[in-house]
Amino acid sequence: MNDTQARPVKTTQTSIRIGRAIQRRDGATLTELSEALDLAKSTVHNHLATLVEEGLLVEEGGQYYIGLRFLEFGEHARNRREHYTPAKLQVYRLAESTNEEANFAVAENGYMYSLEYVMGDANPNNPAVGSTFLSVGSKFRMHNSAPGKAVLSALPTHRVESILDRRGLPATTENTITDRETLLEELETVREQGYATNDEELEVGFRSIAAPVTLDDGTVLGGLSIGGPAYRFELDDASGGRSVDTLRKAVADVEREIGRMANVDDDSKE
Amino acid sequence: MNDTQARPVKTTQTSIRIGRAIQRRDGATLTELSEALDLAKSTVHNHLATLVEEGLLVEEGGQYYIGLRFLEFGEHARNRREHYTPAKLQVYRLAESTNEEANFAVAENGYMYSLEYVMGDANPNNPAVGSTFLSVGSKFRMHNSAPGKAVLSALPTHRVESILDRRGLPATTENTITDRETLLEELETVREQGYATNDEELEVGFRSIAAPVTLDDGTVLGGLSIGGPAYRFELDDASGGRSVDTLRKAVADVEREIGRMANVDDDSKE
DNA sequence: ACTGTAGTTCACACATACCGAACAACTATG
DNA sequence: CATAGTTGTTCGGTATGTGTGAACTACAGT
Repeated sequence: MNDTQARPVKTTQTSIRIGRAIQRRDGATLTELSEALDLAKSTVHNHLATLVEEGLLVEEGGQYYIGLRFLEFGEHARNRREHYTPAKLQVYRLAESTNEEANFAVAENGYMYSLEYVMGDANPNNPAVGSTFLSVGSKFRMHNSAPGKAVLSALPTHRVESILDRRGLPATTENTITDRETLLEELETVREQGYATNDEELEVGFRSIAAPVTLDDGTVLGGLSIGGPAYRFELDDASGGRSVDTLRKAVADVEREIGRMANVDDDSKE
Repeated sequence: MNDTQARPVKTTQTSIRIGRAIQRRDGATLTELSEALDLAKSTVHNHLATLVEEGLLVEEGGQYYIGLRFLEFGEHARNRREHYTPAKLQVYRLAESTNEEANFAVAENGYMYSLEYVMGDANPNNPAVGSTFLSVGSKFRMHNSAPGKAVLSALPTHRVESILDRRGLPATTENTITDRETLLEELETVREQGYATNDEELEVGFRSIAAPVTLDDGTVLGGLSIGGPAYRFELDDASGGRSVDTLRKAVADVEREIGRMANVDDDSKE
């Protein structure tokens, strides 16, 4: 509850700051980092050496890059729960059947992270064709995305409040809901209709719908979504109805599959 | 060249040690970590709090887990070079056409990391069906894997020596090559025949073949491989010949595609 | 050769990471 | 319900190791 800011380990924070800076710049040189972060070159030097030794960074021609060791850890996190598996598989089916973008994302630390993302009609030879810059591992906010709002709608209000306190409601487009009351009201609507929408609130030209995937004990696993360019992806019932039905079926599928897994587990215990 | 171990930042190392321990245990509690790493509880406490704040770890019911922030960084590393894309796509095609496991891995820090891995004949509903415990983000060694040997074969000898110095040649099965001279001789063979083999050297019951993907300037991008259970995946020319041809074509495809990308780049520059 | 830029090494001083003990919050147990 | 045994959190003191800046090396460009 209370972020008591216990006693942050500043040295570790510095290392992380360096990593973040490298990621933001898609590779950086020592002096570049030293200047950007206002640290002595020798300091940055030691951090870099340590992180390279650990495989978290790579040095290539004077430039430092994010290392694949992060991927090792990241995939570990991505596969942490077996329940993720049916949801990730469903993303492929959704993308194929709707020919639009499908996404499964989970909430962590007040943000959403995409665990699986597939572009339905995209030319696989040119991944840049997708309408958003989303991909597996992408972090996005909860208040301005369909999966985010879907997950929020399934959380108790005090948890929602706490997330909004921590992360705020910054606007990314004109449509972004930046008022807390308005958002809470919309979450009520989401609960009623069973799915959340994103009408160009995250990115101009991109719309999507999402529904929460919940477990038997009532907790939320994440949000399943489909979306596409605004010119063809409608949110109203008229043409959007089909998508909503597809999404509903998909969520039901996933939840049924998860239930099946639980039963198998129970059986094996006996 | 010289791993002068400049002046390692011990605090950062401690944080990383904690992360590794958590990963190894698939989640751990504070006291567990404190005992395992021989650190004061308060120390671990501060590190954990810092890492959670940064999103690198998550706390859930007293257990600490690897956070999805790692995935964000990891995917960044995975997509760092555009040249990876055609290789990753080829993995899907290889898996489909051979009905065996296909893999594209690159070398970093003296290890191989899988950037794409697909099980050809696996039931997608049960990923555990694969014969190895490999997956995207998996780290494995260079001396006892086909992609590793393929990449080594394309490196100058002094780089090979340096990698072997750093990482050694530990045995994982009876077949693992643990003698440096033997390995160097085998690399010579690899260069001659154009592909490397792994005859249950990494894991009992698993065989594979791999070839290096090289760029125009002669540098190695990574290794493309196909493999399967030993009872059906043969390495000799008789039945393995087909696989070798398929692999060769696949590598040629990827290299051609990369060349095409380079030309497009040149064009756009003009 | 020379100037400038980038990275590495080193000794010192101050900040701080680590510890330990005491405290708080929960569970289990009689 | 009290008690004992967990596990996690707080806090002050101290030894440690981080961060610094200056001096040094290595290169690239002119």
